[in-house]
Amino acid sequence: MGLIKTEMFTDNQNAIALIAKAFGHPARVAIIQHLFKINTCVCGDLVNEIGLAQPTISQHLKELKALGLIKGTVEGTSVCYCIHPENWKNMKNLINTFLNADDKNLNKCC
Amino acid sequence: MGLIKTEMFTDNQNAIALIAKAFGHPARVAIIQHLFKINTCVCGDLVNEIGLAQPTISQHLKELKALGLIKGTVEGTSVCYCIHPENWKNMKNLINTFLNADDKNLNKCC
DNA sequence: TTTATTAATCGTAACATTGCGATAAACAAA
DNA sequence: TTTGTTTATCGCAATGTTACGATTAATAAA
Repeated sequence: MGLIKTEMFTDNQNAIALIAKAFGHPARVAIIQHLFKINTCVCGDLVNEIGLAQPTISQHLKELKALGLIKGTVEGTSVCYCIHPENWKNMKNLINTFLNADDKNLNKCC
Repeated sequence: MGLIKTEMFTDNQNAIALIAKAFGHPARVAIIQHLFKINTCVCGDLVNEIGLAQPTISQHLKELKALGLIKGTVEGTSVCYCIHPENWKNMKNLINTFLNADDKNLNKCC
C-alpha cells in the first residue's frame, strides 16, 4: 500500500492535512520564516540563507507555490518570492479553526 | 538520499515541522477532530468512526501520542484516548507564533 | 482455566519524499 | 552571437510513510 485514502475523509480534513504537510519540513518552515523576516521579496539568496543545494530549494519553493502560500515573480534572470497575502490569511483561518476546536472543554478528560 | 538534514535548522524550525507532520495526514486530523467532538475520551470506537483498519489506527494514535498531543489510559480491555490539554496548548502557541509572524507587513510585497 | 474482546506490535508491499548532480531554459550583458 | 547568471527540471538513490494481514499481549467474563 502506502497511498493515502483521501476519499475516506472530508474536504476539510484533506485540506488541513495538505497544508500541514507543506509545513512538515524544516526547510519549508525556514523559507517562510525568512520571507517574513526579510519583509519584502527574496530574489535569489534563499540558497545561501538555507544550506541546501539549489535544486533542493527550488523543489521546496515549488511545493509552497503549488499550495498558493507563496508567489514568485520573474525579475530579470532571478525570481522574487514572497508570501501570498490572501491565501496565507485563508490558510491561517483554516488552521486556526482546527486548532481552536477545543477552548471550552479541554479538561473534561480522564 | 531521502533523509531530512535536521542539523541545518533551528530547534524551533524542527519542532514546527514535527508538529505539522503529525497533522499532515487526514486520518490524524480526523482523529483529533473526533476527540474534540466527542468531548470526552474515546474508548475503542475510533476504528469504526474512521474507516481504516485497526492496526492502521493504532499506528496513527501512536504517532500522536509520541508527540504528546493525546494521551491514552487503559480502561479494562479497551484504551481511552483524549487530547493532552497542556501539550495541546503549548503546541498551539508554537504554531500560532509561526503563523502570525506577519500581521503588519503582509502587503509590502511585489 | 478457557474463551472472548480489545489494542499493540511485527512484517512487508506499495508508494512518497528528500536531496542533489547533471542538464536545460531563460534572460542580461558583452 | 557568445558568455555569464540564475532558476527549473530530470533522473535516480536513499530513506520514510502508509496500510493491513497475521500475530501477540493484556484483561474480562464464563
